[in-house]
Order: sequence, then structure tokens, then C-alpha cells
Amino acid sequence: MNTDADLLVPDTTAKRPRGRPRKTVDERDDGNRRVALLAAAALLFRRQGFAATTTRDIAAAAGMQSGSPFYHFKSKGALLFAVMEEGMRSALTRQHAAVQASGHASLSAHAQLRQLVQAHFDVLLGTGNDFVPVMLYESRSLPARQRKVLAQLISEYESLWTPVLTALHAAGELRAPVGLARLLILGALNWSVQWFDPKKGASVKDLTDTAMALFLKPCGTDQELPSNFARSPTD
Amino acid sequence: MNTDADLLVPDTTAKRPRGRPRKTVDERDDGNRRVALLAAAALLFRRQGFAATTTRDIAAAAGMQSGSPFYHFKSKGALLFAVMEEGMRSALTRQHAAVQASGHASLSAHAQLRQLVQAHFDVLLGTGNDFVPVMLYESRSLPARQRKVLAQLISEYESLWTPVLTALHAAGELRAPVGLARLLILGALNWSVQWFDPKKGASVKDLTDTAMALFLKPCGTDQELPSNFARSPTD
DNA sequence: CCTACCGATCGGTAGG
DNA sequence: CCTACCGATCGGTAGG
Repeated sequence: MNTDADLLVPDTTAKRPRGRPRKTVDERDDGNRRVALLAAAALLFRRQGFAATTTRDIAAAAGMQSGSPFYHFKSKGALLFAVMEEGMRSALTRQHAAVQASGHASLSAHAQLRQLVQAHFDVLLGTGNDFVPVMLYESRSLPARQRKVLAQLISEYESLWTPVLTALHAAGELRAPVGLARLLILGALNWSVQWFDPKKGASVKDLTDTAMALFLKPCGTDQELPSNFARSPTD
Repeated sequence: MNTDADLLVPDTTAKRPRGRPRKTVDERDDGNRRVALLAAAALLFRRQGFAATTTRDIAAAAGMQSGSPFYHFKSKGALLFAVMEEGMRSALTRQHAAVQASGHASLSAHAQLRQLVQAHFDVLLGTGNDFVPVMLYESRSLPARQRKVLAQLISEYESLWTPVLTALHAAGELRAPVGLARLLILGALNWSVQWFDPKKGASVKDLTDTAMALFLKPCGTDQELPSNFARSPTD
């Protein structure tokens, strides 16, 4: 019986790949073609949706013949899952780094939220960043098993936001329950995928500024709060 | 060029509606089956996406045979467009009514926004309201021609929000540029389609309350502003 | 609205 | 990774 591991690991382990007698030195076809397939799949899944994209489309976009994607991925669904997982892992890595840097710099909760928002916009709207949008808008195309794996990563991602929002709530800058507020805020950001156009008007920084102004209240002296004010006793 | 007959003979002779000789009394199969198809299509398009739903799925859900949908709609795409158009028209009708009622009751801009938000949530999250979610999440499946028709309706829908948001901005309750704020706010609401579960925790009213608290600032005396304060001279 | 059907396309595979 | 191919499915139609 196959397990999820089949989807994550290229089958270089058990059965030896049949057709690779040549080019033991040259590694350019090892991960490169796989990466090219992932990038092509991400772009097309985002533009056309998963079901409307054929494996032939993806193969052609990666410069291959129609059957070749199945040498790298065992199914079209495995390709989708790989795109989504790659998207979530890179987003998580990025936000973890941002949060840690914020901590070392002793930034206010306000400034920390700004970091999270800006990084989120970057991940969604940066050129070539199609992986996370695919995850956001194609999750219903995943079987339940794999959706659960991703839900774990998404939950980890959201957990980066909660303490910051809780601090802002305690400080009076966020006047809404933290749980629902997080859903609404992330929704506002995620929806930007639908309308943002880098060639038009606003930049990612404009978006970040506007989002911060929209969601947070000035709250007295604003960002110059004493550093212990936002901490709850249990922190 | 006209002939004599065209001028002299009443035009009942020219083209008589061809296909309705039977059942002049009984109208039950006129719109009913069409409506059943639309409802089934909306439900399935929402759950599975347009491309992943087959016309056979839809036919079965409406209790028909596989070829029968094409008696009512000339293509699968026409079915999608009809679902979306129906969704937008009903949403527009509903919001127009809400806005007019707000006007007659001389509600504050704050209270007017609440009406808009609540009606928006109802349209998105009410039981059986699959039409608008399909429009929100499947527009890329539409050919450009039809997307333009819908863009017109969407633009009309958004125009109901702008004056209210402008008034709130002028009053200092909304501290963000109106254009971007509207996109972010509608995004926050639209995203609720992805996570809202009527069987869990929050109600639509909870959502509305939270959204209002999140987006608007208390602003001095709050809802008791003089009625001419929010008006710009050009209104 | 049903029956019966077609042409095209698609995910996937065998074998090298 | 390519060539050649298969079985299944799908949107759509003819004719009643």
C-alpha cells in the first residue's frame, strides 16, 4: 500500500530509475527538471485552476513531452500537493525569520504585525510567487488526506500571528476578538491575489500601510508605548 | 427590402413562436427544471469547482439524464454564466433595498455600513446561497466577453459601498484611503466563504460586529455626529 | 426531456 | 526523459 511518502520523495530509493545510464557527473537533470515542472505547474494551476490544467500543458511549459511529468511525479495530484507544500514551507520559513528578527530587535507588537503583513503580501504578490496562491485557491482539489497535512502547516503559520494580535488586543490597538480578527485580517490580505496588479497604482508597501491603518487603532501615544504594556502577565 | 405583405398583414404570420404548441395551461415545466438545474449547478460548482464538475453530475443532481441540461442551456459555460449572473443580480437587488431603507431611516454612515456588511455576509453564507460564492471563486473560468458583463455588475455593487466609506473617512472613522480600504474590507468578508461554518462558534451577527469593530475607529462621539458633517459640498 | 451515440481529450503506462 | 499508445470520460448532438 502506498503512503504519503511516495508523494514527497522522488522514487530514487527502492526501484532504481530505469533510464539513466549516462551523465553520472552532470547533475543538471536531477532536480532542475523537477523544479521546472513545479514552477510550470504552479503558474498554470494559478492561472487556470487545477482541473482546467492538463499535464500536457505543464509538460509543454517545462519543455517536455506529454508523458514525461510522470517520470518525476506519480500523478497530477502529487504535482498539486508538491506545489502547495513547497509554497507553505517557504512562506513559513520566511515568516519564522521575520518573527525572530523582530524579537531580537525588540520591536513593538505594532511593528511586528507590520512585518507579518508585509511578508505575507510579498509571499502572495511577488513575481513568480504562484505557490501560495495555488494553495489558497485550490485546496478543495486535494484529497482529505493531503489536505490534513497542509492544514497542519497552515495552523503553524497562523500561530505566528496569534501572540502579536493578542498583544495588540491587550494594548487596545485591536478592538476585536483575536480569533475572528485573525480570520478577517488574513482574508483581507489573501483576497489581494484577486485584484492586485503590480503595474497599477499601489505598491506592496502602500498595501501594508493601508492595512495597518485600517485594522489598528491609534491608541494614545501610538508606537511609543512602554515595552511592558503590551505583555500579558502569562507571557 | 420590404414587400407589400410586410406592410399590410399583421405580423402574427411572420414568425410565430415555434416550439410551444402543447401545455398552454400547465406551466410546471417552463422554469422549474431550469431553476433546478441552476441550483444544482451552483451547489456543485461551489463544492467542486467548474472544471471538476461534469454536466452529468449536474443532470443527475437535478434528476435528469446526461444530455438533458443542453435542452435548457446551450453549453456548460452558459450554465456557469447564468449562475453567476443570477447571483450578482440577487445580491444587487438585496443591497439596493438595504441602502434605500437606510436612506429613508436617515441612518448614520456607521449604521449604513453595518447594513451593507450584514447583507453581504447573508448573501455569502446563507443556506443555499451558492450563487455568489461561485461568482467570486470561478470568474477565471469565464471567457473575457462574459467576464466583462459581470464586471459591470460587480462595479455597480461596489459603487453602493463607496459613498458610505467616503463619509466614514471624512468623519475620521475610517483611517485608510477609501479605494484600497474597500478592496481590503470586501476581501475580509469574501474570504469568510472559505472558513465559515454555521454549525460552529460564530453567527453572522457576530461576524458583522467583529468586522465593524475591526475596521472602524471609535471617533469621538461615535454615531451621534451631526448629519451634515459627513457630507462633502459636492454631494 | 430521453436514448443512443460521437469525436476529442485526458491521465497515465509500457518499454526503451 | 521520449515514443507510442490505451481506457475512460467528457461536452455535446441527432432524432424523436
